Amino acid sequence: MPWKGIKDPYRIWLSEVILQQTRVEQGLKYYENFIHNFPTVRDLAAADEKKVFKLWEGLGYYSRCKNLIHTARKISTELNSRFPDSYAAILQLKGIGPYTAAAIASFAFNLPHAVIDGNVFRVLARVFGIREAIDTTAGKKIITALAEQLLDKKEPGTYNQAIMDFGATVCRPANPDCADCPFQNHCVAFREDIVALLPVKTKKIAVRTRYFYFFLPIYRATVPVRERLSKDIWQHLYEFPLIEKAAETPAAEIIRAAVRKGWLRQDTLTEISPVYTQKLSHQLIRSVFIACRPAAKPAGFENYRWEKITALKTLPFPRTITQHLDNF
DNA sequence: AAGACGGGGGC
DNA sequence: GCCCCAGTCTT
Repeated sequence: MPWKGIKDPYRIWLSEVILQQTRVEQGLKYYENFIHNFPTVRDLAAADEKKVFKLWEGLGYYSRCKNLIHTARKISTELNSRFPDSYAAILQLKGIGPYTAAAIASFAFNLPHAVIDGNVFRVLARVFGIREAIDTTAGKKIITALAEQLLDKKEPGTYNQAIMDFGATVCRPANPDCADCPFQNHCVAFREDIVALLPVKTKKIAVRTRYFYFFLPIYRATVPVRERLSKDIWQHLYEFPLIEKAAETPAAEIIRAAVRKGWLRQDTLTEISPVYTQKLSHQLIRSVFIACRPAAKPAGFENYRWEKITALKTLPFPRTITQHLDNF
């Protein structure tokens, strides 16, 4: 990993934020791309917000991107581009929680703070045979206490890196490599043959299905777009005029609704795309794209701006939209 | 304490 | 189809 051994807190911060709830293989390209475009926190702070979101496009959890920009600007303007060098000060920054603060503090400043991430939860739950669910307050307290007690205070960065590497490569979520594990003789879960049962998690999320019908009226090689600003998924990404339904709805009915909005004339020829499904952790999005080529500019798009189709590639869109644009 | 928030990959 | 991922923020 390109950030390994790096001491630059900016690079550590950037890599850790990118890797929040994200696999290394997925985040790697984004990290390299960001460093290439923004070598320093000053460059990131000075960047156009749309450009930053475009680089983040497809990575998900877009509030990370918003907070990244916010914190870069704060460091650049209020802290003279110097990254805070205490755990408490780092933790104050937007988008940085206990995990990322401990990672930056230990990797960049050799401060004795234990990282507690998914790997650490899993490794400690197994080695110490913690049967308490780790997604409860009680379970988290047990793991946190263990992690802080086990931390090598002399080399916290090395220790933190090691336990996470160990969790990622040996003590994996599925099919852990217990046969070659150096902790085999010390692992409660291995001894009691409950490795596959740990860690215990209780909560499960309900997935709701949403039905999106996007309109792509193409007029003089432009289409209406707008930034998603409501408190919903894909905040700060762009979208086309959208009609959302609570259930699957025939295209004819959607088009009638669009006609009532002034989005198109009833006699306009339309092209209906197949259904694109996008599975989020908590929602299932089923999207249909309805394209048409109106003879005159439709009126009912007050909240949208007409963007050249060739310029769409500079705007950040949700995955499901970029997938359709790729086929379009 | 519980939800909201993306997207991809393994099995 | 379900689970997990180098989590954080809001309610």
